[in-house]
Amino acid sequence: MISTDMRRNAKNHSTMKTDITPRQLEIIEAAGRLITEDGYAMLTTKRLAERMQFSEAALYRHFASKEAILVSMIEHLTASVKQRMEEVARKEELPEPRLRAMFDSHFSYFKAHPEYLMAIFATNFMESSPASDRAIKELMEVMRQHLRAVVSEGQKSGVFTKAIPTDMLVHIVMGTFRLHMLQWRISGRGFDITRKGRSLMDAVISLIGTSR
Amino acid sequence: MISTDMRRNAKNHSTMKTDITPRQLEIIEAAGRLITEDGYAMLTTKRLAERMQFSEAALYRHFASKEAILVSMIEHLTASVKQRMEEVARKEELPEPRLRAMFDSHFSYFKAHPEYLMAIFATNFMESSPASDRAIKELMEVMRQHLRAVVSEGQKSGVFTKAIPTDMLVHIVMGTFRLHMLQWRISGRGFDITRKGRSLMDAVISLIGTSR
DNA sequence: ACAAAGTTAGTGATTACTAACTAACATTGA
DNA sequence: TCAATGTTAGTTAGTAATCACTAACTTTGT
Repeated sequence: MISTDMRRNAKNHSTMKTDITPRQLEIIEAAGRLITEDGYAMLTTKRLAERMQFSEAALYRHFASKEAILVSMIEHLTASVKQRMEEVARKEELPEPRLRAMFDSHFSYFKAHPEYLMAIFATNFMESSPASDRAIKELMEVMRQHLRAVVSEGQKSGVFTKAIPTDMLVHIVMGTFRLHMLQWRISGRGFDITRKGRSLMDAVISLIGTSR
Repeated sequence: MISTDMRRNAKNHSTMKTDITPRQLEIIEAAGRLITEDGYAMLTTKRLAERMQFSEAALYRHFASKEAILVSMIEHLTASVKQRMEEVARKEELPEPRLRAMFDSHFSYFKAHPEYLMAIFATNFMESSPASDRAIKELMEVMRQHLRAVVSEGQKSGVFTKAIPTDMLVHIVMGTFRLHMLQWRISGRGFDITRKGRSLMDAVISLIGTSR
């Protein structure tokens, strides 16, 4: 299956394989759940197979390696980010409400799929694995690009300050978002990510805004 | 040695063991270097012993376990943060220059000791190890408290905005700092952390400032 | 004399992964 | 129509390699 099922996603210009069988998706989700529950070090093929209620060897009917599972997982998240951010861009015209909607989308997505949370704090588990390394960098870059587009537009239209370079504003917004996600994870998802997240992003937006 | 050398640090009110033999410090540094070079997964007792130019068993003359090495390492960094932040507080009276000096201190420290960089992005390797988990939380908390003190003072004296709660300002500043460190790490320390860091923190400070 | 700091040679446990086999289902061609 | 053939997705029973760690012994410095 692995060799015959390696078709490319037609709409994707790059070499990324976005296609995934339903069974592969199940495995990815189970893997993500194991990581967020017990940490990356506790993601072993044995435990993952147990979760899937099949043998370890069955894992290798669906993925070439453990690393491939992780890469596939990150790419799946990246695809979701792309899709959701494009949808938001279609629905919200103005920079400020669009920025809010972008983060709202992230909050509700991770609330529904906490198994992908760890991908945000990766860069630590990528270790000695160039493939997942690349996948994670790609994910960060995609998020950054979408953020940059809104911020830049907001600066042009005068709702965000021009006194600070676009990339720095993006950095500040992204850093705030990431720390928020980290604290949600550390707290064991012990607070409402959307409520707290909204007021936090409101604060950032008011800081970089010109109207105040 | 391990049992006889477990004296407490007199000036430390908590139960933290800050004392460390010179040889233990060497081991901690070597471990940190291995992690920042090749990732946490590549920190094995075998490789660490190789780096130290002695046998694996020799490691256990200095530490009770691999976990103890990590905990010791994080506690060492925490002690450094405390000491440096107190020194900065002594030297710089006003909130704004003190905030700048705090980050300058971090930048030059990590430039000189990149082996401790990974401790900032931990929370991923703490996994299934309650002791290092606690140590990392303590480190984050110490940094947060020192930041909070300056920001709060700045708000009182009117140089930082009162329109946003202290903790949110702290969050934004800390998030920006952490992302900066992460990008420095990802880039393979490929840029001047101080130069870029200063202009970044200048941007944040101008945003949360009232003078404009 | 003696403790601190090293050595060698192992331990059992766990790791990701593989070989060989099979039941169920799908496709094909006379 | 239906047997031949192939594919998919599972199984059991391993593999070599690596992991953190230990027991017993030796060297070294004061």
